[in-house]
Amino acid sequence: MTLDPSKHHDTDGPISTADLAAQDPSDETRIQKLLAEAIYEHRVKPGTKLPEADLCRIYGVSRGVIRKVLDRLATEQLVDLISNRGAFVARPTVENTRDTYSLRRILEAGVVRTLAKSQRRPSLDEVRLQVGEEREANRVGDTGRYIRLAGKFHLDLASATGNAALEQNLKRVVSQTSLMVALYDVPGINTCSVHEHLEILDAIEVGDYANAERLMEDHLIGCERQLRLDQEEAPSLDLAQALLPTTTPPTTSGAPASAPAAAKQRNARSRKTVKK
Amino acid sequence: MTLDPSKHHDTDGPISTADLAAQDPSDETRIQKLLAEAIYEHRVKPGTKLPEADLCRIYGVSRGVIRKVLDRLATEQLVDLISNRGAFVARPTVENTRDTYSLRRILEAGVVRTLAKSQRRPSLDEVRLQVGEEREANRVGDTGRYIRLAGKFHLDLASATGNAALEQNLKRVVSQTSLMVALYDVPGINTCSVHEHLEILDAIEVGDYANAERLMEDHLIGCERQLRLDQEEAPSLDLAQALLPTTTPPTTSGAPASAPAAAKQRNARSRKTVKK
DNA sequence: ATTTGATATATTGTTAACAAAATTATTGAC
DNA sequence: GTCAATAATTTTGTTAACAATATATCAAAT
Repeated sequence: MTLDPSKHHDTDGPISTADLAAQDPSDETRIQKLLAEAIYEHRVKPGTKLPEADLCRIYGVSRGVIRKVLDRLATEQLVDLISNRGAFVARPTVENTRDTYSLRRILEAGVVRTLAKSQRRPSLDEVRLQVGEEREANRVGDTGRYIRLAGKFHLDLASATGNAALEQNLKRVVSQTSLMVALYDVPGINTCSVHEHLEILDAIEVGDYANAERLMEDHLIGCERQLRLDQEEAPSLDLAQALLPTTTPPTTSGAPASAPAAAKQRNARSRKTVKK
Repeated sequence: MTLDPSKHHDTDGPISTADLAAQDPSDETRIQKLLAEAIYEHRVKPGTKLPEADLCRIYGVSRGVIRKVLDRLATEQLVDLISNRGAFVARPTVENTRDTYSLRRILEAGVVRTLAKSQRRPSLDEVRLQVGEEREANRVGDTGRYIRLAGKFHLDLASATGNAALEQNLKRVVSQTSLMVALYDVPGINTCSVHEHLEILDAIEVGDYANAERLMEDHLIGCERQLRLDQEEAPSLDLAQALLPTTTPPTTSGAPASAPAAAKQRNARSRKTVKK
């Protein structure tokens, strides 16, 4: 249940933060990873309820660890945690999606610039091979594999910088954008064109980092453009928002909740119960 | 205990992620904030143990919420969580510190560039006033207030971009670097020179973003330079590491992939006792 | 048929007790 | 006195029961 005591550490005294990062084949970490992957690889749709009991059965662990995992995924914004109602696969707003893509561009531009500054040129042969697999997965239609590889390309570049903090942060953001793709993409279009990955790789290996940075930004802008973020936030803007005096403009700032018309009436019903 | 039921939500159906951000005057969130502040404002030294029972008494809540808070702060890397030993104020490694500063430069350069792109120029008068307070706090020697204001300057700029995701990420990184200052700074020197904040502000308000970006980077490099990251890792590098044959170089580089588990402590000390 | 109120069920949130591990204290030997 | 072994205490980790809330079911009325 807890940590694996099989490997000695043999150190003592104050422990540095880095020691902690490497560890943890713990249940919680393992399940967190599994569930996170299921979410950003589009195996569960945004909005899907994730009942504790089900997860307990599926992963064969107690409610305690499921609970902790859900809490962590909520801070990663892969899960929406609603009081007394439970956990749901997150449904990021359009605004949040735009912001996150913008953040991602900043981080990935930073990756390229960091690579430019670093002395030793990292070997990117492995990465190049993986881009091949990526194309294949995309062609065959293996969505999960494709998403994983497409994401891995960006993370491998981050890894090549040798900056673990940068890599970790980008990983979170890539997970988030992967989820956003599930929410907002147009079924027909292929995301993250593989060819652009190759161009970026070429520019880096040639040492033309300025161009690589530009290509990377364009690539990410292209990815974002493939989503339909212009249409209205959600099919269902709820009544209260429409009927109440607008304290704040009801537009973007509020980031109104979206909702498939289905579960709509709940509130009106249960809350309204007043007299006998 | 849970969420504050005083505010109606009045929305319905699947709830978007953004809805969650606004809420939560919950115990957990409140205490997480308090404890995080205590850490990055240097009111508790890195390495300090944080026993659950004490925190329960201090904040007047049950172990459950303290436990959740500690887990969250651990993912923020403000706390080191060691199996069966408890929670400690984190002691980031030198390598992690360098990486985090590098990440911070990337993010803050991104902030300036985002401001450059944005149409409406944000009013930074408030920020300018706060820089005054900042100088005052620094002069008087109110460390907590100074750290808070110095951090706030950077976060206010991020806030001015209107990109919440960017702001949130930078906030985490600023907290981390604040903790790192507590670990590695030289007592005498003033961190984060106030004057440089003013220069950055000037450049932005004049619209000279290229210069602002350069000033920002220099400023952050300067902050990092004030730390003593060249000296050995820690006053307390434990004996085992020093005496045992070095499988991996014992210096900073060891950080990656390193120690499998924190839980290992056990072995060296208590288990040394061998046969009867 | 749809809506409303009332009841029953199921799910989440919290607490408290217990188990496991580490820390501290004590004792005894040299 | 120092060191080591053992016992006692404290602290953390986990489970299980209970309380609070939301969801689903069903009957009655319009």
